[in-house]
Amino acid sequence: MPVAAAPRPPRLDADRLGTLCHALSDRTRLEIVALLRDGERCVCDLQDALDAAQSRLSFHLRVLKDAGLVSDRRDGRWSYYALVPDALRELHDGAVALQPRPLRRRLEVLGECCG
Amino acid sequence: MPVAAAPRPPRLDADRLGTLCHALSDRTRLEIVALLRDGERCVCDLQDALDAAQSRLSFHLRVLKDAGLVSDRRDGRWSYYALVPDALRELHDGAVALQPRPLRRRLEVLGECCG
DNA sequence: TCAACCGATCAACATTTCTTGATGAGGATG
DNA sequence: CATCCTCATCAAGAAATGTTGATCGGTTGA
Repeated sequence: MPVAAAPRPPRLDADRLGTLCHALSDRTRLEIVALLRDGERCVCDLQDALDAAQSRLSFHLRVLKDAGLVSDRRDGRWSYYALVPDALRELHDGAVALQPRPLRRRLEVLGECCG
Repeated sequence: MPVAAAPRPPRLDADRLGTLCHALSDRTRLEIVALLRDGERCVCDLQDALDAAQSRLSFHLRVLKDAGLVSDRRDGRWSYYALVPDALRELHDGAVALQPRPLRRRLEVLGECCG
């Protein structure tokens, strides 16, 4: 069985990065992600924090979820949303891949040792 | 006069990152950026590479330019577009800032020494 | 000067995206 | 059971976005 660490993902997946960027292209969704950096939150918490109507939040959470950026978990009558670390890693890798050639090398080397 | 290196940009500018992500949320624009990683290109080169109508390309180049991601330079009848490294740096910083807390620390430390 | 070329811009249209308010499902609580 | 709470989903409308084809300005070369 393979034992070595999985290799880094391929250079640039435009479709995937496009999906991620689209999900993050909205102010409200970006704020949701920012809030979730500290850990999972239920919808009503987000509602308070963002002062947003419930159906509006639900809409944006769905976009984030469809993009794979967040996951949800039901507990009783609450839904808890949390970031999906792998997706944010993909975003970071994408950002590195988009750098102009000379810059890219430096960031890649960094990522390999401790990303 | 200040001599020390400029400090890193603030934690997270949602508006700015939203603008960048929006500009990169389209497949065509992502491909344009990918092509420009190797250096500047005139519109007709991009047109050939992407097999896209001229006005369509012009539209997307404008979005990228408005977002500050590319710059243009006229030379005779050609317009050359190029990436704006600072903007891509902003994108990278934004991607770091969006990471969940535990991951973020690691990437930040990396970026400080050699970004 | 004339014709060819490069590229920006415009109008029109189709599509997508976002917001709002209403409805309903499912779990808690009395 | 009756009620309240949390949340997803839906329909409708408004707004933003992307595509196409046409036009036009500026540049080059015959």
